[in-house]
Amino acid sequence: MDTRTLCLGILTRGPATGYEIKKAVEEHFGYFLDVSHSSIYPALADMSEQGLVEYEAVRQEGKPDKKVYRLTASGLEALVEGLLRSPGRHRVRSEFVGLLIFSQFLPAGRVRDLIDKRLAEWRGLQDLARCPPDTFSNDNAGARFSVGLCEAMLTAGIEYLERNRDWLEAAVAEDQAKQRGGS
Amino acid sequence: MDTRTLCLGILTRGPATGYEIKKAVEEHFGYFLDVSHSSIYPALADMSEQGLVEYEAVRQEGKPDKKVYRLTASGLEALVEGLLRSPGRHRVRSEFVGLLIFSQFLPAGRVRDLIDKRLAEWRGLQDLARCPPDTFSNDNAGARFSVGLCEAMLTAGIEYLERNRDWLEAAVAEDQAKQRGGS
DNA sequence: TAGGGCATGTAACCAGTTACATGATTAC
DNA sequence: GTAATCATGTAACTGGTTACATGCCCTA
Repeated sequence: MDTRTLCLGILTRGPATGYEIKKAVEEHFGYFLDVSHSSIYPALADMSEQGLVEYEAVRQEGKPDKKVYRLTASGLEALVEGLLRSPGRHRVRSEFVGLLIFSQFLPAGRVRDLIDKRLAEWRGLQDLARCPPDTFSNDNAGARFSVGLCEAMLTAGIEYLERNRDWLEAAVAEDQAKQRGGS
Repeated sequence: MDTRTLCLGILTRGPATGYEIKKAVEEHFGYFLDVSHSSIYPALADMSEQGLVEYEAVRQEGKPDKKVYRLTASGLEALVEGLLRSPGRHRVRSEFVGLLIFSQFLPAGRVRDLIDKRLAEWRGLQDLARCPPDTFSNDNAGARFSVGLCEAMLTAGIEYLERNRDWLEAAVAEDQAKQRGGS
């Protein structure tokens, strides 16, 4: 889902700054979606020129002006168009798994570290999913459904890692011992 | 995981053509990794020039020469370097979930289609994971572990979709009825 | 006869990532 | 002191995606 459509979608909740849009996406759907701040600001600026969003600049001390964006009628149209264009793909790209597959070429202990890090990240995301903090999920069935999907898949992943890491780490250690002994 | 490292990794199994490398990745780890043929061929050509891989051209009738690539010693080093460089991230980017979140703006029936398509794709991937066809998984603990992780997460996702799609579709239909009625 | 599998390549484009740039405030 | 939060922006890079290009053989 491209940055523009995602921004427009988030703005259907109500006015928000670029910063807030990014936070909203991270907090609610961080496992599935992502917007980096360096793509969000240009996207909002472009869409503002095109009349898809409007903003009100709010003075702040010591900080840049805060630009509170709001969806326009043509912005809503653009959102619908953007959604229609999207084929609805779902892709996982995992260096984590890539590394595991070739774990025999990794230094000792790396597998443990990788799994620890992955568990920590996934548990964090799981916690976010478990306490839906605000209005967004309350009145939005799609958002609730998505958060549930996130939790289900994360839980399965976490449990799998917890239950199976021991034999993996043992097997890798054994392989590496063999390689050292055999060479 | 970048194309080059992935190719080198697959070649540790034994010689293969670009076409076979792509297939191997798709069949075993398609849920987690991806290589498009238009990035694999240039990558192999580059690495061949750099001495990371060697190939033997095999004549074929009616088809382009088949180039059977083999890992060299420096290719193995490059693989290890590549693996060390990788931070082991795991990212999901899902237009599917993006669309569900904003399902209220989707035409009627689109949610059902999206979920059907997603289920079909995930079930296909699940089947692949369930019958590990060849040697790669047999002697490679990391590969077996990864395939198991894939199956666990896919199963959770599939079950969630099956169990919860009804209330989502009902809620979306209701929302849309309200919008039509209220406008 | 249409589609899929085999088999390799090139070229343009573009979206997202990384890094650069600033700066006050608050909490540990 | 140092990191995090708030808050916005620019610019270069670069890797992957899409589309173009070819062509035989087999199956439904």
